[in-house]
Amino acid sequence: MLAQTRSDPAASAHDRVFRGLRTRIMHGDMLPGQALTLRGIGKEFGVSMTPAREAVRRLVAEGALSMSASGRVATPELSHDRIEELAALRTLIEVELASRALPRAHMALIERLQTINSGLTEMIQRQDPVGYIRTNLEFHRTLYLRAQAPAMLALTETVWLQLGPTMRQHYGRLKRKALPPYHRMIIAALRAGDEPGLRLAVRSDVTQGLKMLLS
Amino acid sequence: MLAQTRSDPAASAHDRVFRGLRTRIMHGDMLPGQALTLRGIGKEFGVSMTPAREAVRRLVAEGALSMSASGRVATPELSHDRIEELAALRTLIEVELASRALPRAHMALIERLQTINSGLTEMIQRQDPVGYIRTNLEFHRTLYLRAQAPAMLALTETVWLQLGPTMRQHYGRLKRKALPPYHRMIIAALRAGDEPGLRLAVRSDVTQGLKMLLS
DNA sequence: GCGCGGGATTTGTGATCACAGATGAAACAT
DNA sequence: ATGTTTCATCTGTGATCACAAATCCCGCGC
Repeated sequence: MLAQTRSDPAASAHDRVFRGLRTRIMHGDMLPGQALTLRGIGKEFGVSMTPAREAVRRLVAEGALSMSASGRVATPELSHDRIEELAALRTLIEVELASRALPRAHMALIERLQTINSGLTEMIQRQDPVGYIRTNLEFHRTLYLRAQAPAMLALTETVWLQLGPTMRQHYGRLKRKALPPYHRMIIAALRAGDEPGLRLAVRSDVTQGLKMLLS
Repeated sequence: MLAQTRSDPAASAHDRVFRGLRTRIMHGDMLPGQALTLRGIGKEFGVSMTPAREAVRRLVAEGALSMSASGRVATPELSHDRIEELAALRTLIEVELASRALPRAHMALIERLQTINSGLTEMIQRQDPVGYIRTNLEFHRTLYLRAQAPAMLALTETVWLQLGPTMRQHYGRLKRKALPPYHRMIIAALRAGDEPGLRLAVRSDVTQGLKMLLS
């Protein structure tokens, strides 16, 4: 077993490959335009072409990978318009998810969010873009899980997935010094039970990330 | 070629299968819980198991089909909560799409919508649930295409897809007599350039459909 | 009549293979 | 030196096969 990414070893081959690639793409392990081959993926995960192909198909279906007319597979290079649209979708759905999570947010959740947020500071100090993206998504996912809306969360993750390589490209090159301010604002709004404030904070957080991507 | 559904014959085998199944599911050709087998699909489309499996994987990834632990595939049976969540997603995204389409909606579009809408009346008279669902989706898609937001439209279609079998089940049994009123309201709001009215009309249209599904 | 084994059959999984088209690099001509 | 052609190689596609697990069905026992 060449690349067993500490996940369920009982899972089927194509599922291991799928999850492995998906995590890598969403967390920004790959740059936009990076090419992949079925045989290469198969060798990396110790499987044949068949499960590699199935995993790639699923990822293409989710927009995590793009496929040329000849069947060549690569991480997508997004246009400006597409980035804006995906950010608008993030705003739309994530504001709703946060709003639904608010009445269910108790102290333990808020403390967990603060812990994750301090982990984010560490990633900035380490200048670790992949760790930063992963921890940032963990912050959002932890909050949204409380919304008890699996279909919405799944759709949001689809959008994150599509933005993964692009986010990596931009977070990789600019040297961040400070934590984005809106996470604190989200936590404060949760603590205060302030729904309009929470909606605004989430919207601002996503928008600020978008501006960074378009700069 | 056993089932060439008048689509691009140059497309690859798995794509033909994928599109064929996807259309059938979205338009309500199948009831919830209906089982499928890879060999059966392959025979129906005149291909081997390999492209059938790839098509199924894509559809499972989109939530159009559900897969048991043993790999068995069937159309999903949605819980009440899931239906409500999907309807909320429809509202969120479709209101946004309609709003974005509004400034671009000219007379030709409005006339096309009216033509589609009268086709809908015909489907009701014929008591043709599949035709009704297909035409209804065509109405919405025609409007949303104007929004120039492909990622949003794609996500909306994913939601339609998940609701397809459930919609069929309910539209199949209750005998509709009249056209739902909100399509006319959508057209009127488009004509008047009334954005708040359009948002309300789309929201009402989706909500009314939801109530029908939960009754 | 009803529940329960047990074997035949169905079904999904993943590896392998032949094939066609795309890709890329080297050799040639200008 | 540059552009073009040609050929070896790479890559995705789809069919087939062996295998294991799940499912189904028939008959037995109660």
